[in-house]
Amino acid sequence: MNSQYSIAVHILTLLDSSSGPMGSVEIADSVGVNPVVIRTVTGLLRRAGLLTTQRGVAGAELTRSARQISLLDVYRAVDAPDSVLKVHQNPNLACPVGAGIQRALEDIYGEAQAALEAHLAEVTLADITRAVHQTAPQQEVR
Amino acid sequence: MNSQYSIAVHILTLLDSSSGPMGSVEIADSVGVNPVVIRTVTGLLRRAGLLTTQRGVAGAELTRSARQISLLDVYRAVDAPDSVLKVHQNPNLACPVGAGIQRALEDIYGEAQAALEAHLAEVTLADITRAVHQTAPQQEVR
DNA sequence: CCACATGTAAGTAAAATGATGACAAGGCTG
DNA sequence: CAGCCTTGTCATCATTTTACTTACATGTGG
Repeated sequence: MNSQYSIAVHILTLLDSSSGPMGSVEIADSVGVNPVVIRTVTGLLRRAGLLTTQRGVAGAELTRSARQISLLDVYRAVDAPDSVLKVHQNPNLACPVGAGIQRALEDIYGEAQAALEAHLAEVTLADITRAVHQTAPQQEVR
Repeated sequence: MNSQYSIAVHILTLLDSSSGPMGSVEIADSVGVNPVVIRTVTGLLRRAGLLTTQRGVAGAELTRSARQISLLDVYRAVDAPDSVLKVHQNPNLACPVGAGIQRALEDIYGEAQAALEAHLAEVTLADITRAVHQTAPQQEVR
């Protein structure tokens, strides 16, 4: 799943905007996907220590302030690729270029990925919540 | 096609390393894909002004020095996404968060993409060629 | 014990990706 | 000019990825 990341941010923003814990069905209604998808993503976020959920009891809750959760934390929590840029697979190793291109690309892609992640590290969930409620008229969820 | 970008860099590096023009079959042998794929990508690169090819006559050639071709030029030339991070599609507009999340994410993703592209802009094809031939023992292609 | 919530596996549909065959269009050479 | 080779492009097909959904085991609380 690739929009998992956006869904994860949506979920966390929702919890940050909410006055209390929210169940997967309720969250699913806002995100616009099946509750199973929500439970899958909250599972990843729970394992990353960003929120708590408990089997049998309704509701997910943030484990810490939205100011202390960066978008990079979220990126690392979900099944996001190590590098968004992909190296091609079958270069001819008998050719000098084919033999060296993968390593060269991996290096550059790694640097580019670091630049992208560095920006995500600068943005917090609180920034997102603010931006979201600035666009839409203020109104607490629930 | 998503590995198009890596294939494009491979092709250009090959031309930079070569002593003369190379045909699609020859290039395909180094890249490890069908010649049709090569011709598709060279078509994109030609339209972007990075190389020249001519129907009927074998061989592709760079239009300018490898030092004057950045990896961002290549990125823009191929069918690469405007943003590598994707926003989810069906948020509930009746929910405050659902209504504002897409715009908020687009803004952040745009900034992150800019950071990634800024790095690609700093790397030239000449840098790649150097790195490639540093890994593998020096040896001119052809 | 029963209603309800989460966690997770399994299955299916739809879309993206990759690979390849076919052929028209155009140049080159004998 | 005639045959041969090369590029440009379209169409098809297999594979993989993504998305969506059903089903059900596991656990909580009244």
